[in-house]
Amino acid sequence: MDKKTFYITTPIYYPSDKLHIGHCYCTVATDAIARYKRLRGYDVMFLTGTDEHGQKIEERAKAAGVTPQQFVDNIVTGEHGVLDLWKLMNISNDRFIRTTDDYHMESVQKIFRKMYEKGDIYKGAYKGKYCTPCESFWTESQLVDGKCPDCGREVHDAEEEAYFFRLSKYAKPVQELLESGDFLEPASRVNEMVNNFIKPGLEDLCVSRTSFKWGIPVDFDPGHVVYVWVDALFNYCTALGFLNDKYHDYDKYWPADVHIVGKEIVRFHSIIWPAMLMSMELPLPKKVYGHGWLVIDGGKMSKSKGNVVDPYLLAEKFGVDALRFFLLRSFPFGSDGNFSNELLISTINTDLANDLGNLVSRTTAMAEKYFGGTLPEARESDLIDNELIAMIRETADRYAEQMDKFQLHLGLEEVFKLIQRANKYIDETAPWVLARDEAKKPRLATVLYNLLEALRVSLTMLTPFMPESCEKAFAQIGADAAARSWDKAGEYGVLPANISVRKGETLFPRIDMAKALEELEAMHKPACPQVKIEPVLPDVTIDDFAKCDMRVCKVLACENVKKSEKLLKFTLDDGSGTERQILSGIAKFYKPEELVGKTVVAILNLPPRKMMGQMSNGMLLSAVREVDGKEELKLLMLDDSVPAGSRLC
RNA sequence: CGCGGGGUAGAGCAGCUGGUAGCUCGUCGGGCUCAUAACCCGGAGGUCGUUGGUUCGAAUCCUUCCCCCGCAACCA
Repeated sequence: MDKKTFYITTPIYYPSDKLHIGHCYCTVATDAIARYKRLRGYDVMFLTGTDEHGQKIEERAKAAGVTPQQFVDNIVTGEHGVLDLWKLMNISNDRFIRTTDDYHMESVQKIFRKMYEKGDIYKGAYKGKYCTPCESFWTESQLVDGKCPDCGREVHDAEEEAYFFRLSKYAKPVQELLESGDFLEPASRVNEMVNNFIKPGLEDLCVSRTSFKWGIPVDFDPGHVVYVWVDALFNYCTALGFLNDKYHDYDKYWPADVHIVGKEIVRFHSIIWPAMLMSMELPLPKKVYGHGWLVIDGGKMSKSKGNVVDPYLLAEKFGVDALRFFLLRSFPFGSDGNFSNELLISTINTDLANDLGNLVSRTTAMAEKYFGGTLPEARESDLIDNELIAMIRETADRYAEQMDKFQLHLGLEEVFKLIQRANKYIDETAPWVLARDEAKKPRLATVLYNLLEALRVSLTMLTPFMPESCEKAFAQIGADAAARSWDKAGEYGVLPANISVRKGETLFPRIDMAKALEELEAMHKPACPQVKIEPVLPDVTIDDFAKCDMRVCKVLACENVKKSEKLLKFTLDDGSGTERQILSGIAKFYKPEELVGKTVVAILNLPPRKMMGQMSNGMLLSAVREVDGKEELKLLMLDDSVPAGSRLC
């Protein structure tokens, strides 16, 4: 009989930058589930990969002076790239797909054509705001102060010929899919999707572009490239050989058992993806699971905040298994988790060093000390053993119940209840007292044997999370391959009575919190911050410059603009006798109250401009630069002795 | 009124199909000495964001308001 199959995927990540701890979290979680399913005897297909097309990568490649292919190759296959990271993190994916792989591109072209021939993809016009110098389309909401978010220049209305997918046609079946059963988990996401996107009405989806070239060409209409959706989402099928000859596992593994995704792309996977599969008349995945995010101090981590966490650094410092364990033990998988170095270290110390590592250590040490490493076969039981033995028998079931629901942290909690119980058992039985009396040797052997059994089943359940450390620990307690199987995880009395143990290296050394934090701090502070200097602009004449009327102004009042993250509203004395109102997007850098009374500089003769419903008559001058990828800004302020109205020249 | 999530001991969280508040860390005290200054036991510490209501009884249900975060823009 064939084994039951289990097909699980991570998202394919966008390699416009190096991956960070968040990508790691998602992939490690998926890996633990895949390993768990293999342990349970499933024939597992675990897929991950990279989504390598699109405008952003085209731009980043251009900025770096390389071709897009060279750019993504470097991030994916280069040193400390995606593949390196997964190798380091001990990710057991069976396959890795890149959307630039030939077979994938071939399949996508066929899929696109098929949907077109069916009438679910049609040619239309994509309307938006166009920035000519940047050659970029933007939506109204993407504009910053009504201007191009990239370069800050004016944009104009424009249309671009594009193909659209009839997403609206599938609104109803998709809603039914979401509202019935457990297709999307956690369930709280269902309301979000239905209320936010389906009920307001699904718009047809733009699935091709002509404004950039870095994508899969639409084979029947040169000039168009396939835009993200068809390209990226169908990776889950093409990687199995759907409409290509590279692989031949589609019939075996599709539909997927679960797509693990981050909460930000739940929408794509729970609405667009099923709709496209319905269009292709293919079976739908059984489940989409949206996990939470790792956040820092309650806010999300991002490049612009400069608070991204580097997985290489942590894995190197604390060990891969410890990092994997921490990520999955500390945070409920469905909700956001507050990442901190303190929590990382205290989790490692408490669970891995004090509880698990120390239990292995003290158990093997006693077996060596009292019996030379090999237990005698004589036994003597006691009532006090019963509770521990019951837990040895029952924990696997409880663990499996949680793991099957992808409640990884709760699965781990069950294991640690057993480990803590075992530590307590040592106190209750006081083996060092038994050891003093030769007649108590059978009793002592029983105690140590029970501890080894508790360790054996614990390690079996921990193996999906910490494969290498468990391997080492199994070796220390003398468990052979047969004793490590899932079948034996719910049984007591599996290890041979005359088991031999060998105390080995310390599995999880205790970490000095203060010292480690200090070292991390030092590593995070680059020696010299990378300041990005913008190139000097083309020459202007003195007359051009003289046209700008820049004046010294006094801040009379300053307040936040409601509903705006960026804007501050200034009431200024510009020396003319009438007050002048100027809005400035610097709320992230200054508090309104700290600016009142300051002497600033503004250019007065710009055309008035409306922002967030308020008029702005001019612009405050600031010194702006990018430091370590993060925007820094200082408002230009003069000595308060300079009177309002003074002209700058 | 855009949508969603959250506000519970010093910190991080659970409880939320209603019945005198739990877990981990920290803290204080005790025990033990096999072990990675680890392990085990006990104590202190909360009017469960705010207002009003339903009920014999609410952290748990309904209501008012406040605060935080996310999404709406392909950053897991």
